[in-house]
Amino acid sequence: MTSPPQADPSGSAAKLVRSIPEATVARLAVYLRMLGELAEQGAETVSSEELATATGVNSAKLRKDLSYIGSYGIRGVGYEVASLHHQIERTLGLDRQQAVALVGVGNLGHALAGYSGFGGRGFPVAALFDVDPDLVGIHINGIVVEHVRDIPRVCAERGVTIGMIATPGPAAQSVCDQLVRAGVQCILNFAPVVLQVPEQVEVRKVDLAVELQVLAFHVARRRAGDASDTVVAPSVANGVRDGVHVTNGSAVLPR
Amino acid sequence: MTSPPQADPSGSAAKLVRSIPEATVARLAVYLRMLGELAEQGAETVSSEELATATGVNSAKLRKDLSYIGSYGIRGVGYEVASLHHQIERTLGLDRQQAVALVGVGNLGHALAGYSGFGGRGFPVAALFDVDPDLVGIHINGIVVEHVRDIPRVCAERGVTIGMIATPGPAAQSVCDQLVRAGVQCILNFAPVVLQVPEQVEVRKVDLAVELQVLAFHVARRRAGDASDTVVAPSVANGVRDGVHVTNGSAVLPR
DNA sequence: AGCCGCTTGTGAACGCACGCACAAAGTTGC
DNA sequence: GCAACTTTGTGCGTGCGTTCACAAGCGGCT
Repeated sequence: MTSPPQADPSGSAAKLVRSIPEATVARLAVYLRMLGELAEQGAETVSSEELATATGVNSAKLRKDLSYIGSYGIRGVGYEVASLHHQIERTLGLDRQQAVALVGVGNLGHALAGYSGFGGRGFPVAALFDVDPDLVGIHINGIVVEHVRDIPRVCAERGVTIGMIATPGPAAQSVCDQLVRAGVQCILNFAPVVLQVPEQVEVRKVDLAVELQVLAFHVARRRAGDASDTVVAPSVANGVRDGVHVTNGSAVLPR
Repeated sequence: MTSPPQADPSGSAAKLVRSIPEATVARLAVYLRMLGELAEQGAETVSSEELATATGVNSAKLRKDLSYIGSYGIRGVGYEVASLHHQIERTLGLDRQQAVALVGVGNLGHALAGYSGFGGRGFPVAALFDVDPDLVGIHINGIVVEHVRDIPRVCAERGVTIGMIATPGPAAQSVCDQLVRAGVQCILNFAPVVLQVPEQVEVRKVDLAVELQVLAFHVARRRAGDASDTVVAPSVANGVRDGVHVTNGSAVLPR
């Protein structure tokens, strides 16, 4: 906000990180990916307009988002792709690798373990856990599945900072407690339960069933208001752009 | 938008559905699940306070959410579990099954196809598609994988209303176009791209890499502001409740 | 060097959503 | 039947997030 003008010192992105809205952080990640693609295509600079269109946001919003991390644009020109990429990376803390532990190697967990989108983006899956004796011991993508009871030891050994929970609902809370005890700071929860964690631990929830149910609602609404003008409140997340309707996702959830 | 008041024509949940905030819709799905569990446990009624605590929201917010779908509570008592469950189900359009088509049976897609959370909640996966000749023809959970080129025909035959895209990024847009042509009304997109769709089609995006990057940001912030007072803006989605810190998920995305 | 056009960065207004707090309404006990 | 208690439903204030619109700044052209 009222950040005093300053050249970046050295190490961490400390001062700059003050007070970035959560919604902005999420979008920064999207910009980052697009910047990576642009860099591959050999682009030197992008204007806010171009980057905004490519990522599906309003250009003013994009500029405001970027303003939270500093003034790295050149007026009359745009943003230097490589430089901006680097700045966002630094802000999001992606300049160092974050080891991820995944608990629950069932259906979804197995897929997540093999998902290349993680390791390729600075989140190597460093540990896998399950309780099923048939699963403990097998290898997935070169990583052996350990028993849940070893979470504290293994996580400590491998410097895990982020946990992902892909267990059935009933097991999630106890697994979560284990992860917290192991010093994990952030948890991505795929289980359909509300996790109780100490204040300093961040939980983020992805609920696939909820996503579908929200879509089902829209189908129903459409059917109901078929020939009528009954319309749901547009809400912040919707919008029409270039004749293109893109309701953004929001895995959303309570609280 | 400015929909004139109107009595519901036939059976559908038309007038109740007028103008429910998107955020509320997502939470209704969460309430619904908890109500299901409560019903299994034999509960007859719940108070807003109980249901709110169980789902991790503020009780006032919960009551306001429920007020959007009507007044089904009993003052001094609470809500009748079965009745409320039914009302929410109706509002979300879950009283009829929605056939889902899944395109992309790779890592993630395969898991989604086998995910019991869908079929069990009124979203039977009715069709699977891929372009890989090695995958076309195989069976997953009793469903044969068809070629992407047959999307229009198969979707029409099986009455698919919702599409899920779990392909690599580059393939997503063309697959999306196919689904739209097949009459799919809503799309859940797991591919890391912004889809362009006609206005009447709803897109919801789930981006796992973004989720992790948001978490990484929180780890970095924590490390940076270790002994300082550097704090991120709490944002609407965070909160402390009973000494429990639960930042909600938000698969979020642009727009 | 000076002007022109383009793009950034941001002040200000708007709108949604959240949460408080209370009135309305129903229930239980006497 | 009345009083006290419980719980819903909601009007209102507040804060965050989005959007508009414009001044400030930079590069290129003459």
